[in-house]
Amino acid sequence: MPELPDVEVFKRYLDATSLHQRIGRARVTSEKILGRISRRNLERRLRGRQLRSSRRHGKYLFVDLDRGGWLVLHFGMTGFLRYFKHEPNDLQHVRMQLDFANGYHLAYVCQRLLGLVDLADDPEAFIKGRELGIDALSPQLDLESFRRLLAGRRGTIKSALMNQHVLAGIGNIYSDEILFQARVYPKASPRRLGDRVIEDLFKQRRTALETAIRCRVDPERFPDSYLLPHRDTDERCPRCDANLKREKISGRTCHYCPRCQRRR
DNA sequence: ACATTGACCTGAGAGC
DNA sequence: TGCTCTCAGGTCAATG
Repeated sequence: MPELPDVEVFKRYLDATSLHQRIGRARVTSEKILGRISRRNLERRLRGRQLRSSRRHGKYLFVDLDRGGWLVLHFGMTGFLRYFKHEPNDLQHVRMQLDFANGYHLAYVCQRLLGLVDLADDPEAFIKGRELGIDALSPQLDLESFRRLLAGRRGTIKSALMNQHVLAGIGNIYSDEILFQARVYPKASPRRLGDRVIEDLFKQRRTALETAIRCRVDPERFPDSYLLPHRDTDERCPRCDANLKREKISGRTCHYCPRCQRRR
């Protein structure tokens, strides 16, 4: 689930539900998701605090704690947040929970334990430490820098788009979507793409990510012209009706239209 | 230095 | 029913 658009939706959810309330208690229920910090330390550092604001960079969410420090959340393949008063019966795999003074709770849920919960002094330093690239929706990212980022890359355009050191936030689903919208063959070499194609990719990156956010990443709300609602259902291209192709590229299952996205 | 592969986890679904 | 196998939108360390 959690690529940039998903994490942006989580951010808005957290902002709408969980800011400016005192945390009565924090509970870590699986240590496997923790980064450098210990369970005891994290629970102690969260108790009595409030969440002031949040920031997203790529697939990471940073939450500002009053009296210092940032809670770092990454959602792996299966993570999400849930805010509730009474825990739903069907809610499994809660790995951390904040109990607010108002009687509500915020759960960090992560079935496959590939996510991360940590504490950082400063998001900028954290981003630097992980060597993350510029956020894929950053207003600072202009066409020229996008071109430069792709310029010297070997390998496929798909893996360049998914590389978090190049651009932060795009994963398997949205790299497929961007390539589909721009009609680019996923195994094309970034070095051989023409200026017009790079420009298309640059534009579609923004449009596709923003569209996904606007649709709250709900496949039912996506425009029918998008790949996402078709990739795991009818597997037909919404543009030309060809059967979509599935192929492992750089270790991930890629979906694309063999007719619209031809090798050039 | 860069790109690709396998390991890390758990659970759902397919096939037998 | 129950077993085994494969696969899943993440990253990182090890390998080529």
